[in-house]
Amino acid sequence: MPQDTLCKTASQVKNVPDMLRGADLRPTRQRVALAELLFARGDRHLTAERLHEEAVRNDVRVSLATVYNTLHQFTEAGLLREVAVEGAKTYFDTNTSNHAHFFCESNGVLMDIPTEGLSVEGLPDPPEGMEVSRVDVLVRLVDKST
Amino acid sequence: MPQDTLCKTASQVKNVPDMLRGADLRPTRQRVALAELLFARGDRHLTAERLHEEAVRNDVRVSLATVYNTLHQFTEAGLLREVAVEGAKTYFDTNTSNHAHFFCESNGVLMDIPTEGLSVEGLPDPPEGMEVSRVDVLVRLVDKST
DNA sequence: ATTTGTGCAAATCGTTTGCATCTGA
DNA sequence: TCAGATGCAAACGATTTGCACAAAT
Repeated sequence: MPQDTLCKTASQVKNVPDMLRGADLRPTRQRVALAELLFARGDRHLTAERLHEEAVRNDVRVSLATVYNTLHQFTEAGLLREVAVEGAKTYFDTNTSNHAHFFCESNGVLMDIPTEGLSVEGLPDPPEGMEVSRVDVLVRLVDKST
Repeated sequence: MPQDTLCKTASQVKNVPDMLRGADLRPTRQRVALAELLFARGDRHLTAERLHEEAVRNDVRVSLATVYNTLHQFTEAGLLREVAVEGAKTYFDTNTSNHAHFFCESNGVLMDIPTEGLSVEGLPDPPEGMEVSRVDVLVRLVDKST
C-alpha cells in the first residue's frame, strides 16, 4: 500500500517532484514531465508508445526507452498499474485501486468500470502455499449487432 | 457455439480427423498430430512455443509457424480459447467453456478454477451500442510469505 | 565527485508473413 | 488436378539492453 509520500491524489499532484522523491526516484526533467502528463488529468489508460507520442507533442524531449523505463519504475513504486489485455501491448493505468475494466475489442479502448459494488463470488481457495495478489476482471465488449 | 461435429470431449477425441473435418480443416499430418497432443490429456494451457517443443520431442516434424497457424485456426473453430495474461506470450486453453483462471506469477503456470459457482456481481451496463462478449476473470497468485 | 538517469541504436522476444514447395481430397 | 497447407527465412511490432554521455545530489 502506498503511504502518504507516494500518494498521487488530485490535490497532491501539484508537487510532482515530492511524489517522485517519495518513491525514491530522482525528479529528473523527463520523469517530472511524464508524471505530469500521466497524472494531471483524471484516470488514464496508456501504452508506452502513446505516452511517448503525447510527450513529443508537448515538446517534452524524451526517448521511447526512457518512457518504458519510467513507466516500469512508476509501476514498481505503486503509482501505476499494468493491465493485461491481449497481444503485445501493455496498458498502464493511473488508477491503482482494485477495479475492473471494460475493453472495447473494436478500437482497443480500455475504460474503468464505474462501480464500487462489483464483486466476484464463489472463488475457491488458492492452492496450498499461495495467496491471491489480485483479481483481474476484464469485460470484453463488441459492437452491438442487433 | 460449436455443434456436435466440433465437439472434443474426452470420448470423441479418439477421432481427431473427424473433429478437424467438422471444423472445415483438412486433417493434415501436422494438424492431426498437434490436435492429439493438445486434446489427448485433460485441459491444458499452452503457449505456441511450448506446444512446438512438445511436438519436436514427440518426433512430430512441424514448424513453429505452422504451430501458430494451427493454434489460431483451432481457436477460430472454437476448439481452443486464448487467455490474455500479460506481456507478449499468448496462452491457449483447451477448455473453451466460460471459466476463470488462477495465474501463478512466480512460475507462469495457468490453471482452470475448479468451480462452477463463480459469478461476477454488480457489473454495470455496457456503454451504448456495445454488448458484452465475455467476462475474463484472472486470479493472480503469489507465494505465501507468512 | 559520485551516483543515477538518459538516449541511441542494436539486440531480443514472440509472432506474422511472403513465397516456393508439397500434399490431401 | 489443384486448392489448400507447410516450411523456411525474412519481416515485424513491442519491448529491453549495452554503453557512452549527461544530469542530479
